[in-house]
Amino acid sequence: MINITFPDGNAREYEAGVDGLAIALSISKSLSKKAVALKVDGKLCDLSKALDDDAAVEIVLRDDEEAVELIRHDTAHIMAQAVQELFPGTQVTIGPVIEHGFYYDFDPKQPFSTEDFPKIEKKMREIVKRNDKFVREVWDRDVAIKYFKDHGEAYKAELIEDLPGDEEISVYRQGEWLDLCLGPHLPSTGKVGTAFKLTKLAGAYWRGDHNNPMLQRIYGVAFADEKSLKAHLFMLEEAEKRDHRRIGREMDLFHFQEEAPGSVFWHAKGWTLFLQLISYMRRRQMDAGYIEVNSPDMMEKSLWEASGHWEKFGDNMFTTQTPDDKTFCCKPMNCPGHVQIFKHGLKSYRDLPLKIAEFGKVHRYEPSGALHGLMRVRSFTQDDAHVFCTPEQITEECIKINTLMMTIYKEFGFEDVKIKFSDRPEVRVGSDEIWDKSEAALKAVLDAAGVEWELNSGEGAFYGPKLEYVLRDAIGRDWQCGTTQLDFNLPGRLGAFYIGADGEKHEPVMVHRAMFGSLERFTGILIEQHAGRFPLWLAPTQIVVAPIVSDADDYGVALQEKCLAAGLRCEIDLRNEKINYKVREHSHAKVPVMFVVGMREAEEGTVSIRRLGQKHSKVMSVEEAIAQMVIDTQAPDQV
RNA sequence: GCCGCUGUAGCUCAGUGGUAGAGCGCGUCAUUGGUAAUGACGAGGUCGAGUGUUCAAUUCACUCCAGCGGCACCA
Repeated sequence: MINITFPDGNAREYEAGVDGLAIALSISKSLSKKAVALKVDGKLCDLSKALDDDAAVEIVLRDDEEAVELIRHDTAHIMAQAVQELFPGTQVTIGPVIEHGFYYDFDPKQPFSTEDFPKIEKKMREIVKRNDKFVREVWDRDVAIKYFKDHGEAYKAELIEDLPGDEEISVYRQGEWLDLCLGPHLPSTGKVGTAFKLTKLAGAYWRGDHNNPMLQRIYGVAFADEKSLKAHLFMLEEAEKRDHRRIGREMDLFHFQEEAPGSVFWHAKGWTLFLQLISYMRRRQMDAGYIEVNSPDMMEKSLWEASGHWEKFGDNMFTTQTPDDKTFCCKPMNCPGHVQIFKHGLKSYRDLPLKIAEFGKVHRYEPSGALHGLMRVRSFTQDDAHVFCTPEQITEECIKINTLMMTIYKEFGFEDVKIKFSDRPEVRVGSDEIWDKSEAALKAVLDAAGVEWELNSGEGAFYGPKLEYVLRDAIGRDWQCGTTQLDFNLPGRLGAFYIGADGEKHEPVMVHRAMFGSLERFTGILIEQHAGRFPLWLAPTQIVVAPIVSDADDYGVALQEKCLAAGLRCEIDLRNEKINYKVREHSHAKVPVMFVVGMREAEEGTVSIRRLGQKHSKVMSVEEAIAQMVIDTQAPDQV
């Protein structure tokens, strides 16, 4: 007999080997009907799992949160079966659960297209209707390999071959079809339901390696019920409305065109926003003791060879041939330039730490498939800086950077910041000894700052380990922005040194850091974060003056001039349109404040203030209104 | 770069083997209207680029370019 404990604290004795269904049935018949899985000592298992030892058991019902994962996993299997029934000869590979759904990678004889989706979905519904039981079987390793090889499933056979020798090989059968799988699953395909939808068709390399063949991946979403599926699809539509590419067009912020793929044409409104970010960061950096410089956009290839960039990234650099046959590279980074500035004139240890900042525009030939609006471009502006310091100063300087970074994100409303620590990559410069030292130094920073972090193994820069700051936006998406990178290599490679207290030459350590990261990307993130409804200090147009009748035009123009004189970004709408129309249009344009003026205001020297999203307006004297706006448009660091 | 899809007016999109259409926007005129659409008229397109098939290509085929969704990449 074994002792089973339930979540409510009660315990019962059962025969060893009892399965979940029997346990559920022993409690009540209705429970056994609703039960779809078990949680044994906190681990999800099939309802049919036989228990041989004492355990804490929880019966999982179909409506429980844990069941959704099973539904998604099952749906992946059902899709794979549907695909193989419809397209014989298609090989299956892997099909995991992901957020909101699942995907499955196939190697088809003929490529699928999204036009096949309705057919596949129909077949999936058929399979659900068949209500085949999911049956777990444990197979001998060699039998399994032979089976999959005999059935033309080379990928599956490869997967089994690569499993550790002592691992149990389990297979799940559903009707005529089966798949290598760890499980667990619901009791039968009928329990899965039909709240699923195939969403995307994509290419994906076998085992994520671009040297391997490319498979076809079908993504789908699945939920416990139709209502949740609909809610999810609605959420996607809402997210699409915040897409920075769409808002950029609607608000006339920027555009892209064929002749400059991956490079932004900033329009006046977008550039206004961009410049606000730079001014803000400039103030913050100056306060933190940085000096600002400007280094050449193009430098000779030899410099990039010396820095090591050419060897690692030469294929991704824009180069240009001069008439006298020299090769210049558009800078993909600012660091070599800053080292040249550091080297100019002898530096003493008393000059350190020296913090050199630049809003440098860098160019990188990113692969065409990587380009994505403002988020991934081929030329972008970094709020880049390099802190040249002694080894002893590293920890303190990095802690200061971390503090500054967090302050800035907070001021932009990002409270949820993740830090990733990336250690040495396979391809790198510098000795292991130096890497040991620099990784330890960065970890010390994390410890000293007392922040949480996660390891990003092997993802460091080729010259040093790094910290990456990942922001989570208003709709839960993650974006990598800031980065701090320790560099014990570049100063030496480029011959930078300082004179120490001992009168000898020493190599400085370099800390690379960017906080916005790419200004272009950060702008994109802000657009999506605010859905274009920027806080007043960032809004490209802060006020639109809208006269109601043309007799109030002169008053409106005078008002606009007063606003401009007060440093407010103010436009006036003198078109021959009704006030309803003007309000509607500027609301759509997401202008935060409208100053509505008619004859009443003109006579009384007042203005009717209408804030975006508010139904009611407020009447104030012109002086009062402008004074209030001047306060309201201050940047967070100026308040 | 790789896989799939897309490219028609400023924007959103319809359409056809016989050189194109809507709504919004834009312009003109009338209207002077008090907080999310006043009306009438009008202008606007080498149908992404090139090659081929055809009497005829925006439509069919191929190549290229760009974009979209992923994968890979991201100093």
